[in-house]
Amino acid sequence: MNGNDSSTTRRRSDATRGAILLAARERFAADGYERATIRAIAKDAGIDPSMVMRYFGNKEGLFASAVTVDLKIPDIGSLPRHEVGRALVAHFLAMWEENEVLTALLRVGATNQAGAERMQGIFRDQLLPVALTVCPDPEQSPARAGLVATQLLGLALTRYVLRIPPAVELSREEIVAWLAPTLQRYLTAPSP
Amino acid sequence: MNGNDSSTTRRRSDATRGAILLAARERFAADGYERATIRAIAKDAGIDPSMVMRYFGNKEGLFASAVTVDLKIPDIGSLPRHEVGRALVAHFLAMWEENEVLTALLRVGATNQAGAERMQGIFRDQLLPVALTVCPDPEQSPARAGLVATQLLGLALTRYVLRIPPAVELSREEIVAWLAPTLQRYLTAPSP
DNA sequence: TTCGTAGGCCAACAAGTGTTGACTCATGGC
DNA sequence: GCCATGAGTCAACACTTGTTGGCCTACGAA
Repeated sequence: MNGNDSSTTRRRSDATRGAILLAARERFAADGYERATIRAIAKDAGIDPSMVMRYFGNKEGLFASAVTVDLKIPDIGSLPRHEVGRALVAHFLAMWEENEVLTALLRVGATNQAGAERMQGIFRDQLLPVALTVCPDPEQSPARAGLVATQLLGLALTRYVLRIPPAVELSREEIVAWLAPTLQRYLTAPSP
Repeated sequence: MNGNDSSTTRRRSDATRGAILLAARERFAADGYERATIRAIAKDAGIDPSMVMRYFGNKEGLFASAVTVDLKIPDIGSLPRHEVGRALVAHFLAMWEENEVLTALLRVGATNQAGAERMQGIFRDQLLPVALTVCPDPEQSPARAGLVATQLLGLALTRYVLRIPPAVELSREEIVAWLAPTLQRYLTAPSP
């Protein structure tokens, strides 16, 4: 239980721990919370289901440890203001395609209360601040950030979860070209 | 087994059948496919779980019978073309708030293959035709309809499923005002 | 070499799932 | 009034789930 030297010493268990987290992310992303069983995750990781409990306490703890999201939104403040929409779509698209955690969170959030709350937290802590620095009137920032969320999450939903064919077949460039003006308007245009 | 006079004769069982379907829709909408158990649905309907099997065969059959969506999109062709975006948002918003089936389908579609396919079918059979009559170039209709779907489903997701606060607090009028130009552009503006 | 301990497996539990078949009760046409 | 038939209940099945506790094993410090 001595974790004081965790940064230098590499315990043998760290490898399995990592394998469990990796398998958990894949399963949550592919199946959602309920159908991602601990037994299936353990089998993917090549260990016994009871190991999962030893390391993460219970299934909720596993989810909490496996699904942590850092959107890594770049410093929008340094961009010319009219480029913000384009930068945001491009960044989200890249994040989403390299990182299955986002799909996992979206799938889980749709049927699981804890997942939905996690998503609300990410919105509040990571997307809202962007709107606060970009929007002309800070009072309107939450509503504008909410609008941005509807478009970005809707893209992710139709493309990566529901897989509606035309949304899947659009190229990255096309998506950026179509959505950038939408986000730009939601963030900076005067209220309609 | 004589169903030839089903339109005139009202069998006694029709009441329970209806109660089961109603309860099923509520449960699917609130919990998604896995957590909406047949036992819970039966209890809500005030009957025995085995009745559900008798009437609908199995859980899949129940879902198929309970969740059928008719978007009832009005005749868009008769509108002035620049009003299409506004009409579409307003109609979807109304449909979504009066009909829990849509939320059920969205929740289920996020974690269930059959649910996702159902949603693809609705897109293909009910939304795509609108784009085909409205878009200038029919070749581009699928992509444009897909873009419309990203925005409309994203709104539903953030507002009715994830319940991200600013998306919940927007009034219907604000949503229409903000989203109408987006849909209008996706449907009729020249490709960017 | 010894031995405490961390890492791991096995078998089982209790609860909950979809699903089935036998049984009871009412009801309406003859 | 009789009785076939539809409506409904009950108890159980086979299985899966998260979770637990006991046991074995290998390693690294003493």
